[in-house]
Amino acid sequence: MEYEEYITERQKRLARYAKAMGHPIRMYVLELLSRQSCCYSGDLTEILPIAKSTLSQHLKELKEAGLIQGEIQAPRIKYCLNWENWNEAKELFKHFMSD
Amino acid sequence: MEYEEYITERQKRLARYAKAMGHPIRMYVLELLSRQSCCYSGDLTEILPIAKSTLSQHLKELKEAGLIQGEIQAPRIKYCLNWENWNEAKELFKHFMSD
DNA sequence: ATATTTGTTCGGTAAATTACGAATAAATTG
DNA sequence: CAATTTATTCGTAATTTACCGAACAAATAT
Repeated sequence: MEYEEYITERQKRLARYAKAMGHPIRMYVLELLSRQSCCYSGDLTEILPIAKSTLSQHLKELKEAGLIQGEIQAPRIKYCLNWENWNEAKELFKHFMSD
Repeated sequence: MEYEEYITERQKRLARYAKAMGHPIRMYVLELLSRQSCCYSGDLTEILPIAKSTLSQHLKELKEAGLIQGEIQAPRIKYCLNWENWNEAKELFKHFMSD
């Protein structure tokens, strides 16, 4: 799965971010965080009709893609956007879709 | 997999488009098409180090997501962006990421 | 010290994705 | 009509994703 010479780093990063956004639940979470700056996963399990373990997996995906981050505020975890990467993603998408 | 009441139609559409963009090969194709308006899959198989059947599958995904369309120009097929949906996607992403 | 709260990780299953080569389809060229 | 060109579809295998409930970990509250 190495297209090193054909596909740019930009394209790979865009694909990575897009993949992370490619699920309704994850879009929901991202949109929430972009509006209200942070939330606890408990807030989400109360709203969304999925098992908490499933939500945890989705949050993990978003974390691994770099789009969100969790700050421990025991016994809970406060989730926020990772602004650095979020802004990079914004920039990449903006540029990509502005042609 | 029905989150009807929690997740907006916008979010679902965004997720659908994002999912289609979530692979380096597909990003490459989209970027190419957004630059040069159209191409033949033969052009792509010459460049990209993947089997033509694999490419065909990726093109099918993009088609099913509504992002591209193919016009038969026998014996080849000319691929272009589906501008209507492409513009919708642009609009959705722009709005989503502008918060 | 024990119970409670909050979330992650584990184990498992079903479905989707990615990839390839071979077979097929459809039109054109010789 | 046969051979060639072009791209899709089929058959198959490996990997990843999505989902759940149960078990676990970590801190707080009783």
